[in-house]
Amino acid sequence: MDTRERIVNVASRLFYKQGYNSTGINQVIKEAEVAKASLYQYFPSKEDLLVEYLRVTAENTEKSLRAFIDKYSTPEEKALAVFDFILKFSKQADFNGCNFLNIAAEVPVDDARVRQLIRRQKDSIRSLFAGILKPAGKEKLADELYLLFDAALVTGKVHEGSWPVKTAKKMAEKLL
Amino acid sequence: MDTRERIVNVASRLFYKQGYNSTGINQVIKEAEVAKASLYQYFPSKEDLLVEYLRVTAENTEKSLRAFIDKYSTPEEKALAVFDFILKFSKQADFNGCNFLNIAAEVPVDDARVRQLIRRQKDSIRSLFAGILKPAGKEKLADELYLLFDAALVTGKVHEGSWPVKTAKKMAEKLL
Amino acid sequence: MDTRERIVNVASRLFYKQGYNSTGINQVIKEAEVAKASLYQYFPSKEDLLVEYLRVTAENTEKSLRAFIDKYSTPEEKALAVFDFILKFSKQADFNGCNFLNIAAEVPVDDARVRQLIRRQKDSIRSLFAGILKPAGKEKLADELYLLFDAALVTGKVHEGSWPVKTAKKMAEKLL
Amino acid sequence: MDTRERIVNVASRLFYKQGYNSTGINQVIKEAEVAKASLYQYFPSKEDLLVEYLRVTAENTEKSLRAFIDKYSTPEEKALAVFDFILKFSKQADFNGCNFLNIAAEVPVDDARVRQLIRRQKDSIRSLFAGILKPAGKEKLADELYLLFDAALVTGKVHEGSWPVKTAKKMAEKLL
DNA sequence: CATGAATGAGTATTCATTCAT
DNA sequence: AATGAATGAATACTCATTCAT
Repeated sequence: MDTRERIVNVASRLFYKQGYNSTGINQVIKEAEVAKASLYQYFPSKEDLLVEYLRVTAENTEKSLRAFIDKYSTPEEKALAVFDFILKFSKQADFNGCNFLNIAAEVPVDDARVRQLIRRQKDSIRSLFAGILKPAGKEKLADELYLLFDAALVTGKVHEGSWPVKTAKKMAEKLL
Repeated sequence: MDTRERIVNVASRLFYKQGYNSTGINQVIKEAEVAKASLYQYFPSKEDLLVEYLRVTAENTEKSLRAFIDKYSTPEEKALAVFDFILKFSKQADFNGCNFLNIAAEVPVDDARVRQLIRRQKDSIRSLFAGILKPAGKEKLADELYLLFDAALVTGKVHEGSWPVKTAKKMAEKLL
Repeated sequence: MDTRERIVNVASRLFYKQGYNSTGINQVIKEAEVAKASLYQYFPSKEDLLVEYLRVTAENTEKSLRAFIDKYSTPEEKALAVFDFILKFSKQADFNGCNFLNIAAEVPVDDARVRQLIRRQKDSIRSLFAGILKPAGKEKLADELYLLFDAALVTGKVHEGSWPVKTAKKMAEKLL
Repeated sequence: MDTRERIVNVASRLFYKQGYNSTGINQVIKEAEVAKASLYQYFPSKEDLLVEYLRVTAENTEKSLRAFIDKYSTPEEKALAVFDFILKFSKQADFNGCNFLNIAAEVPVDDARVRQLIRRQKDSIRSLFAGILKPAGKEKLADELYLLFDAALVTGKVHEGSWPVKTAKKMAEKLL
């Protein structure tokens, strides 16, 4: 694996696990086994590295999620599969809520670049639901399901066990 | 207003507005017009100040929220009023999402003291809903409404306008 | 001697001896035996320390110079004494030219604050000459003597021995 | 223009404009559109590049200066023409004082190689004046005119307008 | 009970230089 | 002869915390 990739992987893991502000450049370079100046060759500032983390994570999330729901056939099944996806995700040992909402809590309100990336990822989830539900003529439910999506991630982080995600799924079933 | 109170007020405002990690002790003592050693007399560490912020905010939130819903009579009206409360809150210029979920994104996963306080506040909201809905025999909806509560705060922070909060309220109406 | 004074003294010595850019904050705090944060408490940035160096040096230079020439009585003697002052200064082991012109060569052209301080010190020398020569009705020579002043310092730095300063004094004698 | 030449040209411009220490190798290679290793092939260290800058600049300055004064016939006219040369130079938008004295303010006192180059250039100016004045039997004035030369450059840098250069010329006229 | 000077470990970032290709 | 990725040491600066008064 090449240098740049190693940096992004390590930073992604640490930003998610510990938060952006609590992760120092020194820890990133140490765990990525990379010289400090090498990191700065690829990412002129820590924020640039954050932006890449958000970009890559959004991309990967969308890809995995689409792959996951593609296994289902009806719109309703697909929509519910999204919550199974979250359930699986939330059961992982390193689950720590939503990558994007966590960052949103850390960056200043006036950081336009980062906040736009976050909003964009969220909008892609709304679009995903809308795309799924269109064939069934239930597009209007997209925003509601998206709210449950955020709730599952965020509330699932705070409480022990999987009940928030499961409850969100149950609510989604009612809606559909 | 006395010293300790001034510290807590200023810290609360800054922790919510800028985040915990982005708020330095120096800024707190400067804006509170307090000597550094005075702050450390009341709060031996920055985390102790954070804990007090969470405690006071939980208390004040619960108080205001209860006062707000007390103006309504039926359980259903009271439950929906919670979302009007969020709507009002979210329209304030300095709205920045949920005080507690924001902190949850900033502190290490293994910070038991802080995470417990956050969970406790969230549980108090679940109980509030449960208490409201009990007379109507709809206690089972408490967790669902609480999920919508979190969603309204968190999703309302990321997007422009009030549609997330309004959508959450609409979903609550359906449930009831 | 108190902390702040120690910082300024050490910084002054090093800025003059090694130059501003070649002197690191770390060297200053080490030689001043002061903690890094202490330095930054007194001087929020390295440039602020530079500004203080220029201020203090201008003040001290003016004071010593005035004290030195006060020992002479006629305007002509006083004016020439300025060059004896430089001669004495230039013979010191650590002589490294003009404190102010050295800095002028190091700071960006657009650093208004620093450049103004430098110009101001130079103007105070012009005024000094003007004040000395006024009683003799030779004020018009002030700028010419000031040019020789700068030349003595700057050319005296580049060459071995004291001939530049002595030549400057000889030229001053001719003018008077 | 070949690689080496491009490097020297860019470095010369930047060293003069921004100073030696404030000019990074990266800026040089970027503006010269040259690979980093190429620069280090021609100049094993940054100081080597500095040395070449001083060498080339000394050469070019002497050439232009001689060409400029050759247009005049008498020793006195030639000597004064030197100050017209400075006047022209000082009126250029990018005038920033004396190339050599600026560097002298930036390099450590014990950098023998660089300081010798600087002194050598200054001596070449003294020789130039001596050569000019010899036919008129005024060689003894060479050092005095050279002092005015340095003063014109250095004082002309600090103050607004051209008065220092003009005053230096006027003083030269008196001497001759 | 209050003060503010002092601290040491930490931050993000930049430097001139080297090396494998 | 030319490349550009990689390096380690240094840079200016900030942090939460302590201590003598």
